[in-house]
Amino acid sequence: MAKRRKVGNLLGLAVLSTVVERPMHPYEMTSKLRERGKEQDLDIKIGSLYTVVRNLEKAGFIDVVETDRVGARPERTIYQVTVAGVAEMVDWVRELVAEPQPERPKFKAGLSLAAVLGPEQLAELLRQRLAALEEIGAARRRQVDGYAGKVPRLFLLEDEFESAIRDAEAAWIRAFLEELESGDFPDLEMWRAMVAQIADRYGLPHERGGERP
Amino acid sequence: MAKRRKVGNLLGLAVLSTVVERPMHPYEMTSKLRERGKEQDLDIKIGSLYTVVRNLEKAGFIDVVETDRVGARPERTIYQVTVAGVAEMVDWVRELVAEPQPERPKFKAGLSLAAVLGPEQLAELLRQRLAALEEIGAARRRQVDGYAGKVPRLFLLEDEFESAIRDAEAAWIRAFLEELESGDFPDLEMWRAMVAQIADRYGLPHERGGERP
DNA sequence: GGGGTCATGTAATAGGTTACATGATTCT
DNA sequence: AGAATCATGTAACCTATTACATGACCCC
Repeated sequence: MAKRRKVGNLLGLAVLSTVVERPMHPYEMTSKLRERGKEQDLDIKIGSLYTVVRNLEKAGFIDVVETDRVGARPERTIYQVTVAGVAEMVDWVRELVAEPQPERPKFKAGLSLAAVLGPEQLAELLRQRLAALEEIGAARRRQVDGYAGKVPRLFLLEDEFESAIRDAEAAWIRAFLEELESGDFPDLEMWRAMVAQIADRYGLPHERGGERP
Repeated sequence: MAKRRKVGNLLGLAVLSTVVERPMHPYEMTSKLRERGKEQDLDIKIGSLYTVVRNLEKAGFIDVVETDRVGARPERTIYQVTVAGVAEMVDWVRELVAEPQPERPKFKAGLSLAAVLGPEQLAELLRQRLAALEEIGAARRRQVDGYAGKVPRLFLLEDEFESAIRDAEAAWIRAFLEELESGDFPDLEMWRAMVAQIADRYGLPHERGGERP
């Protein structure tokens, strides 16, 4: 079970990971995270950053080294990570890696209610999803190729993993589509009857394909 | 892009899916959802249900048919789905199925910061995760075997999908572990040096394996 | 001179979960 | 007799995001 942490927001972990390199001010943390594409992995809302930083300080995971000011710009507060902060970071990452968490992807929710769509409509939507997945995959590959050689693989593990999962999802959809399209899927009649009943009761059109309203 | 809905909580969708069968009162919705294992797919907090039901009513997706009372028990309000409610439900499911959403599994976050753990420690934690995944998979299989034959496959799609993804995750981890253990993974020296530097700077023990504190 | 980006922070809001409050009925 | 489950609902709370507010500096 994931333990309750003094600072629960994953953005807090991201902050710790930047400041462990060397002390820096909040804005620089954002830039570092953005530059490394972490704003996509975790998702960074700049507005939240200052709140999270304050929370980390309150929890004793970071503290103020100094404040400096360049010209008449706003004063910048430089934070460094504390020993407790490093320990928290390591412990947190260990937990994230070692303990599978029950994830609830939206797609799973969709599938669990897919029965309300007829088989033909579902098939059409799955084809759309497949196309979208392939596009996302291609875009990601282009991006990764961009920093191939420059960034060590060590820092691209999440991408490798995500691609593997995306491929598995696509493969599952393809296999399922084949079943649907060939008519091998069981209980198709029962399924169609169910959908038709709902459609009748609420005066909806009986859809054959996946036409959008 | 996922559209903003009047009732955004997925529990709202679950409620619509029960009430589309026939009118019922909130407590019965919970039982139905639980009985079908939907409390795990989506995750139901009974406390939230009454709020969500009220929101659905305010949005015009369900309305009150009647209230009845058995003995001196609390009065039960029976809700039915409206035509707008059915339309909303179908539209929502369509979206969930057709549009891939950027998901942020915890494991991905862990991987994206895994560099702060050394290769040996990471390997050990991944072995732990693998074991946990296998156990979860086995438990799920036992459960699904339980209602094999009784429940049509149509209502087990989420499980099939989830299993496929879990297997893919396990496969990826195994492949990565092999690389780590055989020493084929690139930049191992750089990696170890990085970790050692942090350990030195903050007076942490240099870990070789994945020993827990 | 104007747009971008550097740089910080607060207050309001939204969203959902938890805790609390209540009590009847049914099963063991 | 006591536990479990039926059955509802409200209020407090927590947490995170958004909107707002401010202004300097730099490049074209």
